[in-house]
Amino acid sequence: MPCPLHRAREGRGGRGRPQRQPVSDGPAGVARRAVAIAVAVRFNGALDPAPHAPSWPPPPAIRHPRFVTCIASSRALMDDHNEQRRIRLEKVQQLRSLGVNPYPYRFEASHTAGRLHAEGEALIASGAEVSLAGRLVAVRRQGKAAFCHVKDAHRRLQVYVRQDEVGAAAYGVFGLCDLGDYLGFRGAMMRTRTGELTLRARTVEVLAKAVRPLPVPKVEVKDGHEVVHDEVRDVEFRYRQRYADLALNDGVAEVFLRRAQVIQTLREYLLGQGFLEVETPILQVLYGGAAATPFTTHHKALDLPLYLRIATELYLKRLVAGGFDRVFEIGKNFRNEGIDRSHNPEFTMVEFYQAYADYTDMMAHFEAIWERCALALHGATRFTYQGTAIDVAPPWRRLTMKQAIGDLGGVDVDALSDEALQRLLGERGWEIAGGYRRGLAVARLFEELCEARLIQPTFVTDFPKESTPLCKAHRGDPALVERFEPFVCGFEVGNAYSELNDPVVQRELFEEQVARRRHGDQEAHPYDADFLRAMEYGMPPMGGVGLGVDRMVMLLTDQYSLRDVLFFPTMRPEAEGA
RNA sequence: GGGCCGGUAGCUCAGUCGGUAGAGCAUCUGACUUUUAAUCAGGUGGCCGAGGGUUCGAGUCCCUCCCGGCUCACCA
Repeated sequence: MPCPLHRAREGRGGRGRPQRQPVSDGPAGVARRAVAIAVAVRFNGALDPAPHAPSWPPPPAIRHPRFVTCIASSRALMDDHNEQRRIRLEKVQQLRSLGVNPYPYRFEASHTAGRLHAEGEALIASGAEVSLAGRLVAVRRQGKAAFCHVKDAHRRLQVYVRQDEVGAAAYGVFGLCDLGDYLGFRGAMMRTRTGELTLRARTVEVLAKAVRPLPVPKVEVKDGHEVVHDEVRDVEFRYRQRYADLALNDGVAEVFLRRAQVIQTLREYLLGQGFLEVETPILQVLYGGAAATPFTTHHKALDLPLYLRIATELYLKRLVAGGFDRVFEIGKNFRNEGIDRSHNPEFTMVEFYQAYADYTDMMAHFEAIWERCALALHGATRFTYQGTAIDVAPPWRRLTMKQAIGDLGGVDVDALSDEALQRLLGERGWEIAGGYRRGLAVARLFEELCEARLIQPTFVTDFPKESTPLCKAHRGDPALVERFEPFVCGFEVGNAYSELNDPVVQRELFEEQVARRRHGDQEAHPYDADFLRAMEYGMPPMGGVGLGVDRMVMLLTDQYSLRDVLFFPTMRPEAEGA
């Protein structure tokens, strides 16, 4: 079943500064000023999109004031006469005047920086020529020679460039290079006097000139470990300009590499268990599978209102009815809700469904996935999250919801009358959308009293039947359903059921949901007649799971906020450009 | 949406009691062919988030708004 949530944020971008006096007054000042002017003219002429842009009818959204602001600011970008950018644009022009293309087409790199580090000794011994492409992230110039660091795929390698080896012309070109530029080198590996593995360049070439200053932090190696100075920390900057954040902060890139590892581990596990990976519609005529407010959109040709899915559940179950006994989908869900450190409007969830299984089988899968992902990242089932030691080794603790409320909340639900329960909720200001029902009150009590206190991995089982319209009744208690939610570090990280497959009961539950909606529960489930039809043809018993991928990654990588495991968290547009 | 905190140079940050906007790094000029936060010397660079107000005078005080963070509410 459906599940978890997520969210994120960003940073603001600096804009350009007013134009200042071009160029310095050195001997070449005048000539350079002329070049600067030519550059400015060409640049503006080529890039200013405004006045002559084709005027196709803009989509309505573009008329939103915020978008107008964005367009205005992107024009400001073109008019930006920020000194550092201007100087770099001049350098682009200078390269061209030297016959150098600042944006050539390709470069053959024989090695990555990582491989050069790994094979350093052998390469030094053989004296073989190697080539490397990457981004300039540090330069120490000393007249006719320079040391620099080049980064590719988040690994740094020192490169030594000497005028007498690369030639005066190429050295001059190198002199026009700035931090952030992409360069290609050929040469042989060596070790410097201080012992650092270094590529001694025989050739240098520009692969792509950067025209905006990249705020590369300085890296000091002290007592064997790296100390980073002047690192860009502004979170708004980092979230909005993730491309820069990733290029600058290796720790950030590392988090996303780990995210990819988690998803790969997850996929391999499910494939290994015989699940088929499938894709189902994101654009849906009717949403369902979770209690949430959907995003709406519209198909023009069909003149059809559509929803972005809030869960994959209902389509995956249709596939099981179609004979695919084990299916899973890893994909984005969209929920039109608030944003905080554990919620983003779009988030990644994996759902999987297994015919002839129940929710206890799903617990085993759930534990296995978390265990394998923890092992993949940490080599152990233990890790720490924000200072707290967590161990995801199976089996996880199991608590029924009533036990949880009793043990963690100190409330004996069965001893409370409906009146007492309502009074308790009323005192705390905990309202039930769509009107009081005992089961919903119990579930609310659990959320308020227990969730945040479930630190070590725990399955909370046996929810009140009113908590969902898609789950099968508990085989031992008709007031309950066979549902569990796993909690880690106080976060709900999934949701699972013994799936309801009785079409008569399903119809009744849908009807109840419709009634609740009429009474004010905006998130009540819509009536899905097609899903019901699929069930009427016969749907095998099955267990189903929804697992929040972003939250799992966040916990396994010790990130405080979901935004830190999303490349581009949802944010308001920048008020001013960048 | 409420509360609290923040927005000053490309980056990281100072800025007292309301009195001419600062530092380090980056950038520019010069020196330097094994440096590594390279070093040395000299420069440039600010709509102090935006708009109003108070004041002789506002980065600083007041109001409104924008963007962000935390938190509460909402919400799986």
